[in-house]
Amino acid sequence: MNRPLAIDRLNHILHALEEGGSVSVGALADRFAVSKETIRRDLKLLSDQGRVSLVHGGATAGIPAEPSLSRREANNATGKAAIGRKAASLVRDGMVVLIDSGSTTLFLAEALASREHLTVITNSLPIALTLCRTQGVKTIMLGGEIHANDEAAFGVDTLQLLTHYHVDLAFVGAGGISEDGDFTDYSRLAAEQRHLMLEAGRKAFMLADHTKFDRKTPVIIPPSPRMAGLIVDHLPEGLAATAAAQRRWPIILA
Amino acid sequence: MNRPLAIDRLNHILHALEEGGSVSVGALADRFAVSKETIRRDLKLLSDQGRVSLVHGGATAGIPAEPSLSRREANNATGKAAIGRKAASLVRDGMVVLIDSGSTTLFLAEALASREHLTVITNSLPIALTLCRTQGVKTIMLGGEIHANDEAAFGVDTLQLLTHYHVDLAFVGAGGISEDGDFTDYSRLAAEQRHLMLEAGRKAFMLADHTKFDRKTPVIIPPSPRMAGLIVDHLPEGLAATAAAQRRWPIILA
DNA sequence: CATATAAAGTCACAAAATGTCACATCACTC
DNA sequence: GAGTGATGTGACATTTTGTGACTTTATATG
Repeated sequence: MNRPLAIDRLNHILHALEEGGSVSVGALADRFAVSKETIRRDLKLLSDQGRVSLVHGGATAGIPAEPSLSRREANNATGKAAIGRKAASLVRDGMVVLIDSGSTTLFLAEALASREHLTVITNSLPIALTLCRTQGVKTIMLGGEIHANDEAAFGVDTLQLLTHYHVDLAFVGAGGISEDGDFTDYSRLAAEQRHLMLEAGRKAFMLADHTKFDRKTPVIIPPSPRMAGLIVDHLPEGLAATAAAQRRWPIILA
Repeated sequence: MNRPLAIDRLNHILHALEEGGSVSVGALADRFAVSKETIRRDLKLLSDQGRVSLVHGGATAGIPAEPSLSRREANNATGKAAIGRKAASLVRDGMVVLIDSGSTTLFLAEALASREHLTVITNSLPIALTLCRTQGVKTIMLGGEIHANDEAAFGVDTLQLLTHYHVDLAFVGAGGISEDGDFTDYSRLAAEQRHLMLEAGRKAFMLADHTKFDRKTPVIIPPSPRMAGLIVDHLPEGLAATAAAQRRWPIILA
């Protein structure tokens, strides 16, 4: 009998926590066909390393019941805020900008909230709500089916609306950056939508904090010649670094 | 049996309170498929930590009895809440409903937050955000230019998106009801959009609390044969009453 | 204003799920 | 074959949840 390696369990647990925010002992035991006691030992191990927090029935990422808007936002909030401020510094009065959904881009939106004479197009509900409460910022919401996880619109309607707009700057997120330097996403639809967002901008910037480096998500976002830079909080290392260096766009450190 | 993690409930409650302003015991119990007693224990726990304030029937964020921003700004919150509940009672599981922007309709959305198997189409950012956080409710946002006052989309894009959808029930607000019993609005665009909303429903209901009676706003919303009722908190008097009585649709008292 | 009534809250106890610990088992190494 | 480390098993403790009786609160009604 080939027993799955323990290291795979631990990796899966950490990955699942980044995505979902919490894992349960029972679900993991089923998933790996091991006893709950084994899963508890795994979680205990990760807990001793300070990488997860144990709760009754499972574990959560970070501090349990942190009063943050979303887990992803709580993850590396400092780095994401820095990226947001850096991206905002590229925006000048009178510009029309497109802002993708995501926790990093929400920081960008907040950094833009003090501006005047700006037009912002977004598919994110929180970003639209934040900016429409700002005087001087004209906000356009891209409609469509709302994905609960992202609190943002994705779908046929969104894609179609996107074709109606052309903007000065587009700021787009990604699910991950592969070893080859490709940007990747969780679904075909999201990847296509982000590609269209890149295409909609005279210049397009990708936003990615270091937790995205070397993370593999299944679908590649098709590259775009509009791409004008990748804004990060740390310089990527290893394969991603060399791959990125071969591309035409610069890496901008926030 | 694998129990869903309790910590996720607590997080969800805190999360919902940050934007929603309040949660109800019954709705939470339904959503997580646990007993009300369990939800009460959750709220008690959070209350002991000073993170929520208990009120009869649920909990609110921070200071007790302080309604959410949009609701606090709403005049006649009691009447509008009653209208919202009444409208919600017309909605059955599995239906597709269209909800207009507005303070009254926001109460309707909150009343629907405990439902399952529902599809909601709306042009309002707060309504979309509230409902997309509800499991079992599929939310579709009508995009377009955001009007800051309404925190909702209006415009060419919104009108065009509206033509793509057909719903079981449409719930529409109005700026006022004229002496002649016509529904009126503040702008030509809004009036046209609300007319299209009425047309999009197999049945359409107008929602209006008594502060709208005999209020004149400049543009008439073209009437629609889909119109199936006017939901109010008080029966209108005077001219509006007689005018309304001549129409085909009933007046529904919340 | 008092009363009726439905909804919500409280409490105590039982049931179910989870956690802990000691020990058995298995595969693998030396 | 003894040692080592990871895993499974079962008894028992602990935590969480459900249930029902009862009390309290909100709301409508006369």
